[in-house]
Amino acid sequence: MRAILAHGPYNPRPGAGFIAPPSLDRHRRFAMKTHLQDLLTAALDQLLAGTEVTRPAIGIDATKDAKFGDFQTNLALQLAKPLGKPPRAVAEALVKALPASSHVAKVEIAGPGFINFFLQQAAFQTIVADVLAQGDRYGRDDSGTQGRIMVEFVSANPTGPMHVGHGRGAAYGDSIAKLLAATGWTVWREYYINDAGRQVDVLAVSVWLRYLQACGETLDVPRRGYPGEYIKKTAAAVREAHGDAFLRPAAEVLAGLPPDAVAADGASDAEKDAAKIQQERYLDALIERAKSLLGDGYAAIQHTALNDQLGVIKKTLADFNVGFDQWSSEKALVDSGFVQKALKRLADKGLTYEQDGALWMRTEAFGDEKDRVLVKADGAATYFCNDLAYHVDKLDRNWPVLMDVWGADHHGYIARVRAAIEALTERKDALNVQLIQFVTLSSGRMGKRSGNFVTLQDLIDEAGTDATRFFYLTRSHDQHLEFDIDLARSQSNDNPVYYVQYAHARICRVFEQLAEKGGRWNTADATAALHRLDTEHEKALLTLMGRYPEMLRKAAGAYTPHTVVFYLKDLAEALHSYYNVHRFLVDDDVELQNARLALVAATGQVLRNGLAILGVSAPEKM
RNA sequence: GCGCCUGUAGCUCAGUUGGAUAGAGCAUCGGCCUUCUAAGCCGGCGGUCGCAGGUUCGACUCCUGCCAGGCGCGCCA
Repeated sequence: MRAILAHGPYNPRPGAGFIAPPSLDRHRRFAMKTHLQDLLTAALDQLLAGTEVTRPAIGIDATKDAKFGDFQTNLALQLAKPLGKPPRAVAEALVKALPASSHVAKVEIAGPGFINFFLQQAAFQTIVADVLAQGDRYGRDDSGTQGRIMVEFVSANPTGPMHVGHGRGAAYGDSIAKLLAATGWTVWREYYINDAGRQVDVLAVSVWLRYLQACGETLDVPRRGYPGEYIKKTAAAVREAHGDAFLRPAAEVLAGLPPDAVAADGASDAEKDAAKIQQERYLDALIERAKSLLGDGYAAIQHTALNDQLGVIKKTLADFNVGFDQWSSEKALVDSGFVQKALKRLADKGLTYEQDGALWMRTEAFGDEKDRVLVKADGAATYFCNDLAYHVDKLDRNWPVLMDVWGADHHGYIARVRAAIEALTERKDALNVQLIQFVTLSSGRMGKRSGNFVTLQDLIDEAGTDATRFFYLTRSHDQHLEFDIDLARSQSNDNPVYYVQYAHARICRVFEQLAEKGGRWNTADATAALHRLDTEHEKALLTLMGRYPEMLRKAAGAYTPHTVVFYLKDLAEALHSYYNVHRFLVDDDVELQNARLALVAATGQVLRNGLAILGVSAPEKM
């Protein structure tokens, strides 16, 4: 469940599982932007006085190209129609009405009527002082004023190790949680352990049969069971803990069971389906047999198996630098009676009914395609039923916004969960689902039941956490990702993470060199020297650093950590270019050296801050 | 069949929520290390933004239709 599967290519967008991004207005905008807005507001008031035209929202954007200045506005284009004048004429009038400002070096009208602002370099130089003063907090909003949000992610089934698809959800979830926490949200991260239901029985039986094999019994593992090698390890763990206590003769285990059918090679689809059904029946019979033969021992095997699998998952996540505030157990939720309570709440509202021996919920009344089963005719709760209760539990714990990070194959599942939440809370927008698109491997298919897949652990061990995380986060999460395993494993210099890390390492090396030469540097002197930063390369760095806070908010608002990745690549590029053209350690001009050291120190800080959002380290040496 | 999504350089992907001449990495071609790490820098080549209409000052972006591909449509999880 919740798995990010990794089959064929697939690229749907979040669609229904998408709520409006949090408002950006409550955040402090880049100060220069505010300043320009003030200027334009004054100009507009003058221009529009005596007309019927109301003042439009003033949009100011960073320019795409330095030749267009630093900021641009399309106000004149928007006002051309209501004012009945050509855009360029409006622009000229606007510029004429602009109050004077010591920060603005030049204003130009360009193209169809854009107004471009060229700022004084001094306006940018102060960014360095800001960054150095704020350090790790630069760009962050730790106020928590956006609200409380719970992010549930990974939630991989404890029936096997995580594969590369889960890795994507883990990297995304961890990063979006960090991003939200850095932009004014109070964040709680949770992993939902699906330790109830039939799949856990399948796990127990799969382990038991491997255990029997290890004890010397001759019998095959079920075709629809979990076949992976990891099951053998778990079986060994059971044997370690319990010895031969669960040994039963193969003949006794298999006596009277239906056949574990297999479809012939050229079988039709119908024949294959029939075989599949028979295999499932066989598995069910085997589960019943295990329970009756083992008694309490069955639960012991299951318990050990679950712990073993969960332990593997926890180790992988720890290695992957992913942490949770809470691991919530589905079984515990059921055992506590909370699921029953949730069902009663639904029943009290008249939202459930019985039909064909099953208990249904009226999800269709809340926008779902059809009603859904909560309790099956055999008395077992559906996955949806327990999950519904879990979501109610989250809301009850005072987390009014719930983000769920799911694999894209869960698209059709969103409507019913949202329906359930709306039915119980009358809140339509509490659930924010982010669907993570499939991961395809450059070679081979994967899946737990095939027993043949690349685990996330393998990937981390070979490519490293930094490279793996960066690779995942380089693609937009709502875009299908082709994972080039060979590239990731090769640790070649092509890996984009090195480009960014290298920029940081280079900066650190400069300060090492400074120390080796017996040079000194301090923030006060450096800040006083900032007026010496006047080259194009320096301007580029200053501009980019100034955009960092805004970029973070944009990334958080769109739930796109990859925005941070692309920003960091740009920042690293600006640093590398600068590094190749100018020297920072200039002995014969201490003031210039101070200014440049301040600039690269600030750049290093922003690189660190950004990489921290991604959960990627910023090495001092490479 | 119905619903949702995707289509951008040879490959892998961005594209600031409608802005100016559509960008980056890889690949390929050519330059740059006696100087803070060449895991780097600078430049060249490379495009009918799937196709056709529409909306407007302006469209990769919004709307409609079509083509191609994917996912979902269980008393599975």
